[in-house]
Amino acid sequence: MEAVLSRKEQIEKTATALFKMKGFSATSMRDLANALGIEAASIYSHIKSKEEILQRVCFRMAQEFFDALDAAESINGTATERLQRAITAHVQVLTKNTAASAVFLHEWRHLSEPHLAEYLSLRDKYEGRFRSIIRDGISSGEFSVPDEKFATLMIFSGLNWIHTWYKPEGKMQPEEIADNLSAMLLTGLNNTQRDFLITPTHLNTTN
Amino acid sequence: MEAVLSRKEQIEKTATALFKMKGFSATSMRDLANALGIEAASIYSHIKSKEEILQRVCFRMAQEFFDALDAAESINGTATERLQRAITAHVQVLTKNTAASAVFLHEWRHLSEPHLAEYLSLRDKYEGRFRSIIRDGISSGEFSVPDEKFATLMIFSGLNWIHTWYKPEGKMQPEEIADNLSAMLLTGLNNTQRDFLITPTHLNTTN
DNA sequence: AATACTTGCTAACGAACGTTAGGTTGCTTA
DNA sequence: TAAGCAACCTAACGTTCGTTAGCAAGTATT
Repeated sequence: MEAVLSRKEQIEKTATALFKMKGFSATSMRDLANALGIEAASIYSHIKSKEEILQRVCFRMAQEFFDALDAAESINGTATERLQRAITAHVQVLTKNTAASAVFLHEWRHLSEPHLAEYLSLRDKYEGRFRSIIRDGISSGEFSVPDEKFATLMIFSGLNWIHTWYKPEGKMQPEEIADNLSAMLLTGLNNTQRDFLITPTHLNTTN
Repeated sequence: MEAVLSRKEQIEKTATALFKMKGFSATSMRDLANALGIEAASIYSHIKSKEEILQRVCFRMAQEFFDALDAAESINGTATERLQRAITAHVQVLTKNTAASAVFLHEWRHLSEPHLAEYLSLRDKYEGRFRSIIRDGISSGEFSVPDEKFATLMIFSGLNWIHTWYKPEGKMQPEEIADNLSAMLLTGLNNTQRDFLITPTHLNTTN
């Protein structure tokens, strides 16, 4: 079950951890080399440049988020159900790759063109899919929000803050996080009436 | 009305904008000097080090957030009302200093000890004040959340995501943002019953 | 008129940066 | 057994980094 990592993958994994901890710019190739127990120059046997690592992490994570969203949206249902599944999918990806997610969310600005533009375009598309669900929910009368754009931003704020506090060894598991998040986004602090929410069991698309 | 900035303040303001745009580490003193139209060495007639700028920005913003929260909490009321006022106060500070807020929220990790520890301690205290309000709301029956800590994190996620999209020239004004944020946090996407919320007019503590 | 303060300059420091060139070792494959 | 390849090395490249030293001009204060 334990995946055997190629040297290149080991480098990426270690770099990702450092990028998360210190930031891309503040992480030197010598820092990375030191963490790997080799010399800085040796890294270039495996990668073309420092930025290539960042690119690979960012676009791999983008792919993962899209794949998870695709799977979540392949199941029809009410806007509420679809939003819950989308949230769960996002949280799953995020919590399964905490370091890579942090890099994806915070270090993308150090991408150079044309990768930066491509990244931003992907972000827009992804956000748009969520916005679509919100729009459907408003149309159907399930949701009632003062501003559709604002609602989407709120959802992403909640989703993308998770990595700042989530610890795999903590008591809160990904599924629980997703459920709480859905509950809070859909009903807020006040509402005790959450019976209309689908239960975690129904959310499982696979076993 | 237009405040006259000392040279030191001009440097800080310019540095803050650059730190937000490129990040602390990726901003060089020569970048900063160039933006100011002077030589890098000249900056040191006004400041002791690059990090001193970051320290001043971070701790000045911390002070502003605390002052605003103090004012908001000086008025008694239900937990709902107090939370709304605290949110409004936070949004006001955030939107009035977008660049400094971004630096405060994202670049603090480049502080060296002992400033880093002090910063984190202040953050904890600030978060604790919000958590207190949530706790009161749960006790009084106003709020019903699965997890108090989680609810606080949700609030801060919403609050601290604003700077990534807020534009002063945009159509959404700080007060409107605060109202929408309170509404979404308190009632979520679903609830149309928001009559229990105090209206913006009641939120004004000064004129 | 003398003093002090503000603001800026040129020149340069040692350190760290990302990266390249060229070579060596040891394992795997034909 | 030879060839190929993955992995890593030392040495060094040109550049940029934050910062210091020493000095000069302008402005405000005494």
